Amino acid sequence: MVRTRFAPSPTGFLHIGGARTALFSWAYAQRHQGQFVLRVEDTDVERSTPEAVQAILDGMAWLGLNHDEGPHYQMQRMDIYKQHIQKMLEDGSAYYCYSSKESLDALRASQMEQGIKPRYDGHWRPEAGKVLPEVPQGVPPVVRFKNPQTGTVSWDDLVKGRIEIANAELDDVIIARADGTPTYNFCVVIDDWEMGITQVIRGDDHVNNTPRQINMLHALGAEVPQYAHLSMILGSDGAKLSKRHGAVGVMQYHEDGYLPEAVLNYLARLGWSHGDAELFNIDQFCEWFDLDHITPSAAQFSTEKLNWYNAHYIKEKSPESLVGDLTERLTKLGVNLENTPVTSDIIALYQERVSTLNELAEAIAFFFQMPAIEPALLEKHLNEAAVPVMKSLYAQLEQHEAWDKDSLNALVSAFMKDNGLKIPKVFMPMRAMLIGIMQSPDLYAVMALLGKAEVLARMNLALIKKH
RNA sequence: GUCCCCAUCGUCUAGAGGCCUAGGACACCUGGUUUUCAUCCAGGCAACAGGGGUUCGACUCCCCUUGGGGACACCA
Repeated sequence: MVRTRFAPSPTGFLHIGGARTALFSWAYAQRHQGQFVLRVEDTDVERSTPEAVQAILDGMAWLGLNHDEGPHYQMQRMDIYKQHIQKMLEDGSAYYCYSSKESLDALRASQMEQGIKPRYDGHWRPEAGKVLPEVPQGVPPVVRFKNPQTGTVSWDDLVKGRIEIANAELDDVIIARADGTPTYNFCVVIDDWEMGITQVIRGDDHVNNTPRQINMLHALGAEVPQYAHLSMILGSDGAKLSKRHGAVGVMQYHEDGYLPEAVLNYLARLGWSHGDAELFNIDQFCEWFDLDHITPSAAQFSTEKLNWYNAHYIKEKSPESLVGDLTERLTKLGVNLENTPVTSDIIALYQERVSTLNELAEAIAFFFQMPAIEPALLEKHLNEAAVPVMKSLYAQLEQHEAWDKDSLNALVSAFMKDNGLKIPKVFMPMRAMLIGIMQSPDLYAVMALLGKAEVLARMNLALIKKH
């Protein structure tokens, strides 16, 4: 049974890289009829917050990445870790180290200065025939894993291929702090083992932790899972994404008017491919997904392409299904919808013209409230020549009973013909008066949806201002 | 500094020795459709980092160089 997991640490929101890791992990489980486990790695008490846990849960729920098991919280599994540490202490695969943090820092600094890789010097590491220093009084020790010193650790990474690292490169990692709490590298090992994880799909930044983890698994007599290390996502400028540089939570995409299906499709194509396929839904993705077609190199995030996906999925939506969302967004924009509700007809008129739902909300706002019209714009299009024409058209519209697109078309067309007017002479001033923007969908449809009273009122307002 | 990883159009990528005069997508440009804009349609621009090998043949395999990234915490 395939079991994958997503193991975020709740120190911030679920960012785009984390979301992709979760997506791939989740999809792998789906593809193989396996299970997807969610595990919250909250052992860093200083930085973990319940808000962050919630943000991660929200983000995953929004994307529809549902877990089959969990969330497990590492802080609630302390007893398990401590038992294992005790056992390792007893069988000699771990030992107490009394070196102070200060002396360790000093050691690291001097090693860096000498140009060698900083690592623990094995001061307290027990060895056959070695006499350990005298245990200092009142110093609570940390526990270190006794890593093998010779040979190499290797594994066949599912995305990067074979990776080998010499044990000589590894030092004895701390698995329990002085206060007795276990550290990340140890918890991961125990959890992946005890939770029966078969494929560990995680970020690139863990490649260097993998050999230590494999060594610990061996010491524990546990089976080693398969590993797949995903390369990271870079900002659109090629630089690393960080809090102060472009990294935002996935929920921010919701805020900004992106559809989860667009984010999902985009993320799926970032570093993974299925021939020339660009547009596919989540079910299709789960059917196709495999680890063989993941690019081992880092990928740059592109808002342009995300926008393209989003525009596509917005077009695909039924207008009805967008009514609720747009109502919320318009309300947030401060648009009063009490008198005129958002309708699917209005949405339909604009949904293929935007790339985000926020743009859609902004675009249709003029249906519900009088837009602010640039005086200069009105001046330009409702000029000396246009005023009498519009007054005359106003009179005709006032008499017009039917107020649908086709009859308006018939009326205005006849009006233009009778007066020998070219289309722009009528349309441009109308746009200026009604919406204050010179580009719009079919003007007759706009007029029909605006309603007779509103059209006349706006024309009137503009014409009065004129004189 | 040490170790690990990576390297095809501006960007995301296809490519598992001959199918490659290197394909698709985004962006960009041109044309068409359109009352305007957008959509849509048609077309175009644009890449195998460099140098050595291996081979009849290399984008594909090996080595080096260069460039980029990551890891080196009592963080995860």
